[in-house]
Amino acid sequence: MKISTKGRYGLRIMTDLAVNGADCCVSLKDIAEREHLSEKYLEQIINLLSKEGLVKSVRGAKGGYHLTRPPEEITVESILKATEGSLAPVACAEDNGKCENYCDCVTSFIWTQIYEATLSVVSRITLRDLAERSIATEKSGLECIKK
Amino acid sequence: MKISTKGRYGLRIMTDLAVNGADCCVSLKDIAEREHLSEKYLEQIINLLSKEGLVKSVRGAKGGYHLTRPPEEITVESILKATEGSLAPVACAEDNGKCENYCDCVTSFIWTQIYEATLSVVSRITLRDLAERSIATEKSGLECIKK
DNA sequence: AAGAATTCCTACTTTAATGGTAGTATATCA
DNA sequence: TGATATACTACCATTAAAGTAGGAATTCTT
Repeated sequence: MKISTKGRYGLRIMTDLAVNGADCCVSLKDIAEREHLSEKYLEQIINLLSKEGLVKSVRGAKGGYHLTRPPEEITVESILKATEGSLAPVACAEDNGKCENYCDCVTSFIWTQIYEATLSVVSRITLRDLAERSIATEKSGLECIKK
Repeated sequence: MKISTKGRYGLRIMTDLAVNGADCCVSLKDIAEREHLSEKYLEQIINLLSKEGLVKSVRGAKGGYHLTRPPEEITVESILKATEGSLAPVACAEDNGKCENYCDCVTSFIWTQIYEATLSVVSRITLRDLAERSIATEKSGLECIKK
């Protein structure tokens, strides 16, 4: 039941784009430096975001990435779905307990409820919320060791 | 964000004990046969449940395992915690956003909310609910391919 | 036209977790 | 004493996670 680095870094990439992407393009190099993450690894992750249409890439010098929509229209759900895959705790939870390959009939209602509870959290939070927090944290000068 | 077989099988073991453990001991062999799972693998899992005090073992012939408390006093939360470990989506979510090694400050509130939402689901459901469903499903003769 | 910056694409690597299997020792009942 | 169980330890195969590496293609700048 853990969120992987793809999901976590994905949120950081998107937040970075929301905060620093005012004038079009932000390069992965810049993001990697600011976030202290490997540029090459971020490349993989931003590809996932790109495939889902959450970011757009611009090739060549002065190129980079930018959001395709305003931050308030991008939910944490869509970012995590793009990077983590489904947030369902078991595969069949998405089909509301229906299952083809297997079925823990007795437990399916648990997974459905967890899934829905999770969705209700991440569908309410948008990238704008994260961007605002990011700016506020920066201003406060709060130290935060990132990994 | 997936529940592993340990958590899923753990629930099935416990449900089996709740349904079939009226007269003291149920052997792993019986559970493995009924649930179509490997006895040896279940051994590992039931050890986790045993360590947490959810089941008690009786060695030797006619031995086996039994619940230590009535099913209505055993939550799904305690079973999943014993078998899966923490249900927090990231390590720091348990400490309410406090972190020692790392901290995605901007996102910690997301993880906390997911964690709490998940807990509120699994803390409300007890083994009794599962046992009742199991008995009902059996009576209805519903076919369910288990894996 | 050249060179620098940048994404795009493919492949590889390392490490840890998952999902088991196997064998033997130990305890208990009949 | 023998059959039946759990207890304990070790091993193994497969997959996923996390990251690295190198070069091709594209575009801006000079």
